[in-house]
Amino acid sequence: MFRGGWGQHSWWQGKFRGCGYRITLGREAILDVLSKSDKHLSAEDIYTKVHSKYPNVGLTTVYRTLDVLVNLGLVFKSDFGDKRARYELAEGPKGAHHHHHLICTNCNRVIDYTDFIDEEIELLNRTEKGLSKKYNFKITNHLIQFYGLCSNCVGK
Amino acid sequence: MFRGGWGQHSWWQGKFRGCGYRITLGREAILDVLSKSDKHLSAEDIYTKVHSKYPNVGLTTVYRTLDVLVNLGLVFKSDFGDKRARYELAEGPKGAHHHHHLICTNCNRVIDYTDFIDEEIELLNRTEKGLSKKYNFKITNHLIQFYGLCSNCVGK
DNA sequence: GATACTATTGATAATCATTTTCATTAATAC
DNA sequence: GTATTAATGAAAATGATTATCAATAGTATC
Repeated sequence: MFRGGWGQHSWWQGKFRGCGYRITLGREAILDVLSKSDKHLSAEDIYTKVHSKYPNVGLTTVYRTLDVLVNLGLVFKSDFGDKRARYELAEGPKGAHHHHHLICTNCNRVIDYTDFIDEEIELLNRTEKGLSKKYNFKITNHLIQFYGLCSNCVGK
Repeated sequence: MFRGGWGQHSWWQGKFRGCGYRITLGREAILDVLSKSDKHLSAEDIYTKVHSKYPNVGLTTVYRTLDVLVNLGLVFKSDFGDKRARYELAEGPKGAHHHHHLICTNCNRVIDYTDFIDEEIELLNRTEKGLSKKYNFKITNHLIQFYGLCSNCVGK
């Protein structure tokens, strides 16, 4: 079978195979779209991009693959207040670049910020440790979002 | 018109009237349910409780009222990963008691915690200030959630 | 209290992202 | 190559939330 231009051993394939998942054309295409975008894509966004190049990859497969990717921890799924879920790569070939979100409640614009992250992460780690112990919770992830009005909407 | 047992001038009515909203039986009943629960109720939960006492209050009204309450800032709307939105009073007669959430990704159990809150809030305030300036954003709200496995699910 | 004005309401239908179903196809181990 | 079984697409189903619209009920004014 023809393999696009991704090379036989992309960074994610190890983790993928290790968990018993098969490598398929559709999955490669979906991961390719995700890794080439720095936006927060909806399932439909991804479907449109993938489908234009590989018309035999359906929307269902996009949803299913995203689900697998989220479970593997390769992709983050977020909710920004419009109805659709948004997906973004958790870690790329270059490793994770962690960020948090700033969301406009009027126009739904989303800004990624990495400022202040270090301080935040440090506090989060401490908090996580405390919460884990007190509530006997195994914490695997966190979410921090700020809501408000962006520069375009604040004057309205 | 008969007014349940709520008294003519509940704590929220001022804010409500001030914004030009009318006081209706349905709205009183919905606010009563919210203020008597410390859980994270779905629209359907609230509908069930209200409807059992006032059968002529419909689900549509519950959604509409919750929408108003969220816009007024009287109620917080959150998403814990199951499909339905959850609602909880932002401030009660006794004033706000701010908390954050700890969510089990397996069984969707939600724990409110208030520990560590002070430290978190302080950092958040600093971060908010910095972000506001840098991105010219008027921040009105924030969300912090930790995800993981609760004590029941961690062994599974 | 009666009247006029308009917000609010309930029942129903519509919306729309996401899931299920199920027969077919294709990746992998041998 | 063959067998095994995961993965797939098309279409239908799901289910929370919204829109529609005629009927009802708060509120201000007299």
